[in-house]
Amino acid sequence: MPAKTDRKDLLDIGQNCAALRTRMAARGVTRAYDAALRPLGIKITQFTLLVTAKYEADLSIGDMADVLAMERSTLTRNLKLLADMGLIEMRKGSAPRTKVPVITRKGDALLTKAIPIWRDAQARLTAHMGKARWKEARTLLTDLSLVPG
Amino acid sequence: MPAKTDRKDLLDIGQNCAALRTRMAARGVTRAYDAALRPLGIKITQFTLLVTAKYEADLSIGDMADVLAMERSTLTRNLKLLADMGLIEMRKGSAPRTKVPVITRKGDALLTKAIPIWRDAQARLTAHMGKARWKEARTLLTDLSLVPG
DNA sequence: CCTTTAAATATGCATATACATATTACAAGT
DNA sequence: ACTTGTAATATGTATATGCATATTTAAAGG
Repeated sequence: MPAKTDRKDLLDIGQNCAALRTRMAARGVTRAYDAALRPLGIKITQFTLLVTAKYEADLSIGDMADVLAMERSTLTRNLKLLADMGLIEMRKGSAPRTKVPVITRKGDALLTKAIPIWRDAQARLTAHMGKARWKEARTLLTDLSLVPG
Repeated sequence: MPAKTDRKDLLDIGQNCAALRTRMAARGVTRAYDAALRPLGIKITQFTLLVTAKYEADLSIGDMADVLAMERSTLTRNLKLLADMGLIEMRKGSAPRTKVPVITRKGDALLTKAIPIWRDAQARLTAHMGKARWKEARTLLTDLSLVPG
């Protein structure tokens, strides 16, 4: 008989699809952190880019994209927004042809204000999950981000 | 002394930020499923909407948005794309003012082709994670999607 | 030095996402 | 029936994301 769509399949997908479940989690978590940061005028994605730029010196766009499991072109545009806001500056990297985001004084000042807010949001999340379960989730999320494509 | 940004904080954020980690996972997993479905011309997000529409009859946009932990306005637009492709039809729901997505014959035919592809992608992911760990991840992801905002 | 080539980044196009606000559609009250 | 209020959906604006392709930049080879 032909492979017609079965209700059991549909239920299986709705309950178990890794992409659906992971994206649902990302939506929920992102909304929580974005709401917390809204008074500062940045989103959690931008916050993490600022943090990465400040933590790692001479990290090119391409290498940063690898670290963040993000497409280079996506990162290029996201960094451009931060540059337009004056929070980072794009400089030439030491490796040939590379560009490197460098946090500005304005970006640094914003980061100083943002970190306590991030800490609160993160604390609320770990309280919601339970510390041990969040730790386990962290490990599993890392594995999920490395799924072969 | 003033609360200057500390390298320890930056490291903490890069390694533990739930939003960063969850979004990284969503990016990686989404890329894998999108790549698998590309020959059919749909993305994993659209696939899950088709499945939901087929599984639940008379589910309004608003209720569907709740089920998927998605903003109503986001869902409205995503459904419009599917309607433009002829994969669903928007009909009046039984509840006042509601609209309900209904899968078309064309959408159903596509779904029949897409389900085996989904199954393969899902199998590759569970193989990568390990069955038991994926099961645990599933539970934790559900909790993450319900984090209070 | 000049040309070629390859690596790195940028751009065109498209979907996904969310908040704020506008519109629409219907129920309830008069 | 008419008006009004409210619930549901749609729209304006903005960021995030990725693939395919174009552009740029500098190393390598002549």
